[in-house]
Amino acid sequence: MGRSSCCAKEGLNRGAWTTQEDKILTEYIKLHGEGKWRNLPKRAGLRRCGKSCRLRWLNYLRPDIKRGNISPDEEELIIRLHKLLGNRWSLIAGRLPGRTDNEIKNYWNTNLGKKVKDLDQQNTNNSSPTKLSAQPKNAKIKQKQINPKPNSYVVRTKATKCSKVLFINSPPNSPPMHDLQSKAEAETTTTTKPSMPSMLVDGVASDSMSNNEMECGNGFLSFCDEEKELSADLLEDFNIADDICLSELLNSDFSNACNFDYNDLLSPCSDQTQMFSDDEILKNWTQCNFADETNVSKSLHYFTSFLESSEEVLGE
DNA sequence: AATCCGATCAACCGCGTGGAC
DNA sequence: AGTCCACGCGGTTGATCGGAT
Repeated sequence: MGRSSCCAKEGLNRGAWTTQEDKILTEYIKLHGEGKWRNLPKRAGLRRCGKSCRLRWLNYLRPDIKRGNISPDEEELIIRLHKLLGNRWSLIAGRLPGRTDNEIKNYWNTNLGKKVKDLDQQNTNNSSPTKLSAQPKNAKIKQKQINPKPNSYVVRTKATKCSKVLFINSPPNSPPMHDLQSKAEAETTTTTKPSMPSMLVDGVASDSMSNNEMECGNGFLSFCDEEKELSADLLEDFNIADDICLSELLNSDFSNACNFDYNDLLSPCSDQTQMFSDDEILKNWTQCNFADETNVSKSLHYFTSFLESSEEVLGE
């Protein structure tokens, strides 16, 4: 069986979109919403492939798109996330408000990739890394800013499709987390994420704390309702158990990092964290299991340590 | 002024995944 | 279980622009 083409290519417009086409697409989506991309062009009266319409909307026409002017903060965040996630542009984009995967991918390929490569080169040649926020010789940060929306919300693209997520609220005297996980694994008809680590289950609702808090080191991570919702959302971001360790933290909006006090997390074992290299920390992060809260706490330390240690490199 | 060339980024393309039938 | 469909992802392409010669 051959894969059918997404649409008949004859008679379709290709290449750059005209303002008229943009207007038609925007109006149509305003009226009918996103989705059903294959049929959209016909119904909207566009001579475009459905894929093309989707891409045009997601990467250009959406009202919450922020364009150009990638800030040094965003740049550093992209570098960090890329270090953790690799070329998973949609995941990275999901952590940057108003940025698209395409934009970040392009920005990486034209600016950051070279910059990071140069930095690595310098690090191997001598031990005096340059400041990452310095602009590369050829970097031409375009000043155009179409539709700047400083308060735009995080665009959360999905890495995988997942229509059903089991979200367990632990009852009083709930069994150990690994039991819950086993149960979840058994109930594959109700969840598409059977390997969901128990930290997420316990992190949302635990006896010893309010539903909006998760123990972490000597403090608590607070979750507002929206963040709890995002915790569910993050399950869609990663489909392997290892990734979920990261996703819990990555799901927080790093652009608003001021809302997240890393010092609270680091204080209990700040000495210990200096014992790990970036690779070790990341390895621990990706290999840890979350059978109990101790590991949850540890994992947070690993991750924050990783960020901190990266910060040291970046800041020098 | 004309041409070349590298940088940028919107758009395209192929493929993987999950759901429906 | 197999097939088809819709969607989303990441890699690549190509049009355009601007600086250098």
